[in-house]
Amino acid sequence: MPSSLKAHCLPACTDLREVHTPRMTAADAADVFEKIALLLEIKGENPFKIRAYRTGAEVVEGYAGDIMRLAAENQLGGIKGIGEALRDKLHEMATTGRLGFFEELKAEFPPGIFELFHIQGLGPKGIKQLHDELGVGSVADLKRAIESGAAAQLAGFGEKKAAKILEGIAFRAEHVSEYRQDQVMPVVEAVLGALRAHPAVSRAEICGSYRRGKEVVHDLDFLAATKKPGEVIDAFVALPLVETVIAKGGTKASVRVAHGLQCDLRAVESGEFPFALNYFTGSKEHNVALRQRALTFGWSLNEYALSHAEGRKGKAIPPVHDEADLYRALGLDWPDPELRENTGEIEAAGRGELPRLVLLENLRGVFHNHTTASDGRATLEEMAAAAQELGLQYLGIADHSRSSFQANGLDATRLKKQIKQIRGLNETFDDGFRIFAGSEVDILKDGALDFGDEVLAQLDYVVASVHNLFNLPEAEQTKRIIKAIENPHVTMLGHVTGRLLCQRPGYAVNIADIIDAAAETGTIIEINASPWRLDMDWRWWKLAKERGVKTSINPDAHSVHGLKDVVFGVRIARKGWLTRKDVINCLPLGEVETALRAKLARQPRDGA
DNA sequence: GCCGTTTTCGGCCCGACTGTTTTCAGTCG
Repeated sequence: MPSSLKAHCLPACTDLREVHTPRMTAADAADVFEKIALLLEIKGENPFKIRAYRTGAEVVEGYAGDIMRLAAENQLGGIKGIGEALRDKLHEMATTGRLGFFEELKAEFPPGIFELFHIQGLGPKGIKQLHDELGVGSVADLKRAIESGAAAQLAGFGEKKAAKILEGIAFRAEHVSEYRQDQVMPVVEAVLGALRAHPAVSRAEICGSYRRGKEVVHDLDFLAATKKPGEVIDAFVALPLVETVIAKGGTKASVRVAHGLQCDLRAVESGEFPFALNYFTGSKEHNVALRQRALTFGWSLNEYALSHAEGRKGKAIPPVHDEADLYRALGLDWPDPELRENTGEIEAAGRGELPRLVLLENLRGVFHNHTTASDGRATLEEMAAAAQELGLQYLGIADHSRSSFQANGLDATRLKKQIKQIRGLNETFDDGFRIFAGSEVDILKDGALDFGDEVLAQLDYVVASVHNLFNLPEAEQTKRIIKAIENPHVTMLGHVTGRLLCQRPGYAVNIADIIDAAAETGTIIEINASPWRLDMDWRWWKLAKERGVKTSINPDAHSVHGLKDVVFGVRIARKGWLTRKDVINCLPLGEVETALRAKLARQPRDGA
């Protein structure tokens, strides 16, 4: 099936998309609207005007179609959220590649002002106050203002608030050189595409933590096999997306692209390629273990070759043409790059017991998606059409529940109406496609759920998530979540820690206890595939799998494009050693319903 | 700035927590 899913899996939102084309893309335009909203906030503009820009950004970003082409041709009309003013601004951006209004607005503030919005605990009012009264225009300024004690003197500021902001700065500093997968994926595709198209390149690959499927990366490591390294290096540093060249030699170069992302290229001879690919893919720990293993054969392994170790009698070295040959020579099956963290994969490879990791094309459907009924950008019908277009057999809707006011959460009445709408829509699909009616139910402070059992019982499945009270002590937060898990109607647990990568740590929670509770109750734990979350983290999945916990790779889509975020979730599942058997949305339509009901089915019946 | 319409302007998403206050503003979801 979804070969179409694979083909469509370009990321939906990418801060680095400008690398593809010098013209403004929809993502660029959305970014401009978002930045306008931020600056208007500082200026204390009408909050509804600010919201209009923000809504405009979401609409542009989530639009199913080439909105920039429509804008260029003056064909934008009847799009909800895009009125006259935004339509004109989109037209200007689409035709000129810039927006005068934004340029002028931006000129009123120092360029570093945007960073300040990434600091937890600091909002537009605080930024305005700091800017106006202390001239703070960057994170560095902010740090100085707090450390000198000046910030705490401002009206409405105090020691505690200053300390909290300082914590926010520290967290941000620690993660500022990290990039999410959705940010770097377009760069990887652009650079690999260019390298592979180069006539002197026979093979090219991405290595490093990106190839290993890490949730964030610090830089990108490319490798090319060529007989003319100089030519390839020259072509690499001359790529249009390159902003600055950090270093350039005969066989390697380092450059920076948009947002300071560093990209390294190493050019090797074809015969060295498998060794270099293996070496630069890592991890360091995996490499150390491999080299130790090579030594037991009397061989030495480095980034260029497998050779006889000095002073050792070794067996003859078999020919190595690719990575699989290298592992075979060492008596190992080829481990998928995601597994190479030296957490048991070498032993498993030696025993021939490596898992057959789940693939994107194994997915048959997706749960946990939002529509315009709560905070999604697409209607139920549009989401269903998009899922069918991707070749999926089913789509699970799970809009927010009423306590998530900010997300326009549904109350019981609206939810019941939506269930009815879904049942009606299901009657209209002639190819057996199915929408499952669900809800992303808020877990309340005491672990109770936002809907009563009689409402939950009408749903096909329930995702329970924490959306508030992030600061509860770990024990209390854990207890709260476990209580929700113990509700027989809760099919799966949403984003376990609530983290936002590079921006905010998750809330304090005992994940091992939660895994235990999920195992005992038969509750699924989602892999939230949003590139911002990738939660539950891959480091926990081996344990969860051992305990028999299943997952659902959930895009948490808020638009039709968001459905494709499953590509990121699959990478995390693979990194957690999961196979298609561990992932319920790999089940065909005929079987997934049983899986959704499995937990309820094991509950003792009244009077039984 | 958008929407809906009573075609000309009023309404637009709510609640809780935190820290600073002493009755509330800012931030977050």
